[in-house]
Amino acid sequence: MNDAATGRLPRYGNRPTMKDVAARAGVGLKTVSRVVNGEPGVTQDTERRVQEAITALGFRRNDSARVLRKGRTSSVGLVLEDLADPFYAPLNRAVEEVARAHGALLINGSSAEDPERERELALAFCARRVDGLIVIPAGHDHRYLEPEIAAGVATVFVDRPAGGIAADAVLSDSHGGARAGVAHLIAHGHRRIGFIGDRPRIHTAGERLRGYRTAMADAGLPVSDAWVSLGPTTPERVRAEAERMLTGEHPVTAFFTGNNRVTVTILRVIARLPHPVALVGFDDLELADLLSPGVTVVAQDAARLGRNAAELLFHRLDGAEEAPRRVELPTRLIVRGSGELPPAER
Amino acid sequence: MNDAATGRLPRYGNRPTMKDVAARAGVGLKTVSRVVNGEPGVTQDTERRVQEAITALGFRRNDSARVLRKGRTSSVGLVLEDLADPFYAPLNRAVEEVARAHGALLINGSSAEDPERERELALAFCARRVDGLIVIPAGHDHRYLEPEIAAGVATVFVDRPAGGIAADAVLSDSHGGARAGVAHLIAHGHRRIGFIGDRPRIHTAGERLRGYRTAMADAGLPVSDAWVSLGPTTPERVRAEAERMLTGEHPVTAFFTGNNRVTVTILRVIARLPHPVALVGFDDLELADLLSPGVTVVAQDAARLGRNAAELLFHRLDGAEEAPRRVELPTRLIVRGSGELPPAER
DNA sequence: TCCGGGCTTGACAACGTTGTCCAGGCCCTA
DNA sequence: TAGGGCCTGGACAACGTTGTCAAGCCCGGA
Repeated sequence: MNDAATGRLPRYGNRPTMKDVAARAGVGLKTVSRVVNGEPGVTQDTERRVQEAITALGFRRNDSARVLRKGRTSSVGLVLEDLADPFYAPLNRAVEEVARAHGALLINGSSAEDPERERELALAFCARRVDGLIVIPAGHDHRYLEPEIAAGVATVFVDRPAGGIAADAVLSDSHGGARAGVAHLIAHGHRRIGFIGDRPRIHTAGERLRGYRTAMADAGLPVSDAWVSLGPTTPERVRAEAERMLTGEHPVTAFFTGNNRVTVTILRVIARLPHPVALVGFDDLELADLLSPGVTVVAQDAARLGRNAAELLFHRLDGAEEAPRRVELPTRLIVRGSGELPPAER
Repeated sequence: MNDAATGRLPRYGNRPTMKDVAARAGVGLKTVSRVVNGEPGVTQDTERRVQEAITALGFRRNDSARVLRKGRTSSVGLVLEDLADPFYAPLNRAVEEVARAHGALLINGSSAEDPERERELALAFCARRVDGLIVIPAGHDHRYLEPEIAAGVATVFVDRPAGGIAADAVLSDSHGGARAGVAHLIAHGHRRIGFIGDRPRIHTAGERLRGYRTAMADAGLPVSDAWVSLGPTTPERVRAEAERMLTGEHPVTAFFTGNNRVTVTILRVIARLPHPVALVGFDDLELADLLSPGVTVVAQDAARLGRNAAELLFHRLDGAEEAPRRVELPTRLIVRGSGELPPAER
């Protein structure tokens, strides 16, 4: 009927605009804008008429137009590795809560550990003109973000540092955490410890391996190449590597696993063995305390990572111009038993 | 320098526009637009000059302006309960993948089970002019979406149906799943079975309770009010209710839990008891197979829920105008042992 | 040589909103 | 009663992009 009256085509998705509301309420365009935005300078009576027109037409402000005019979107983008990974989910949620507290909307997406996809996502967010960007890097070269950062897009990296540019980063102490976890195994008598981690190009994977080597060196223990394996965290690969390390001339008596996905797979491998094998894993797991023995882990506080990163981001958005900051959060060794199994005699 | 040249104020966040690119490349505005969008009708030489200007200025198209002009945003919104809930995470991810396959960006947000927040989020997405909306309802009244739907925002509800409006919905068979799970307990000799679920205003909580009652009635078993508890899924409440049901004159010998969070808490309660208590839970858990006994669950395929909902959404966006559809996906009883414990004699 | 057609290019309006600025009406005071 | 100030309301431009349309160019054929 509105369309018939105006003679416009009933284009699908055609929505009433402030102009339509103004016409119906018999007021000017700017008055509608004032009412919609709760600005002062409108009498109660006028406001009521406008509100009625808004309800009658089902008007909703078009934020694209608003953004275009105002220049700020009140939104931030988050590029992470996998929305569904139980480690990143709390991080995501924490970022969301901080954004909400600052009146900003969060847009997020999964890079699936693919640098090209990370880039696409980050740039798509920039095209939407997010005010800020939080990135869990999949790639090592972030120079593609330079024009964006120069143009004023605040950017914070989490979990892994940026490559090729100076930027804020909020990280966990992967090296120290892994070192403590491996030291725990050594303290319980283990001498041949296997390390299974993520692909070597992932920063945290390298740092955790470095922590493993440091702990072994601290104890004066040799490390055989056969005990170290970095690569994709697919169950198939992890299982095969574990089984390889458990056989042969110098089988390992304990595992240190580089992240939650590896830990889960190793738990399944261990469960089927006739003899117990010790394990300490990086990242906590939901039911780790209920297994027997409980799984000893090096826990990161994912929510805190996200919260810190988001707060740093909004700090920057508030105008802080200091040099890029690098925050490193401590990890926590949670001892539950699986690291205390004595090495089986062989 | 650009600012000095144009005399404009160096507003923070000022970005080059197509106009700037055009000026630098010595071409018209529309030609830049053509290059940026890969439209035909530009000579190689011109294209090269434009590309150079784009790179030199660090230009990136402003999608807000584009959306304003084109009317479609190529984005969809997803309102869910909690980004960090392990049940919803795969659903989220599945929606993301389908959206990506259709060239759309996903915006999501957590309602935290608060109807008001659900409404705020959904309407914020609409203000951003998402093409479509996928909602996991927190509230029961979705009439607030009527103007949006009338204006052409395709809308699909997942996990729980809409209230007050006719709309597409993709659900799990909560009633049938709970019935099968409880029947499994009954088949193993249990007669006094406790049901602990989520708040009664949540649709799935009610359906699962109904399934419990159906299974009990099928077997001709009475249900005491003391064995049924719906409410918040906080560990404190769940623990208290469980302990109450385990004591008194007619203690339960098994639990059926209404969702993954309740199951986790009950597992912790059970683990400390001197005698075994049987359990079947709704929703699968990551390490359920590694506990002893393994946790028997009624599993939903969360990823499939999300995938189906998203595909239905894009089907609508492609112009399908049929009557609202209600899809109900089957659940699967995964028997792992915890449901087969015989009732302790008392 | 002239004309028609195809190709490349650019001028201009429009998308829906908000900021600026001005006009008109009211009330208050001298 | 006139003048001044305040309050309300509206006209208009601008944000950065894309669709429309027409102009200019070059080429081949008559």
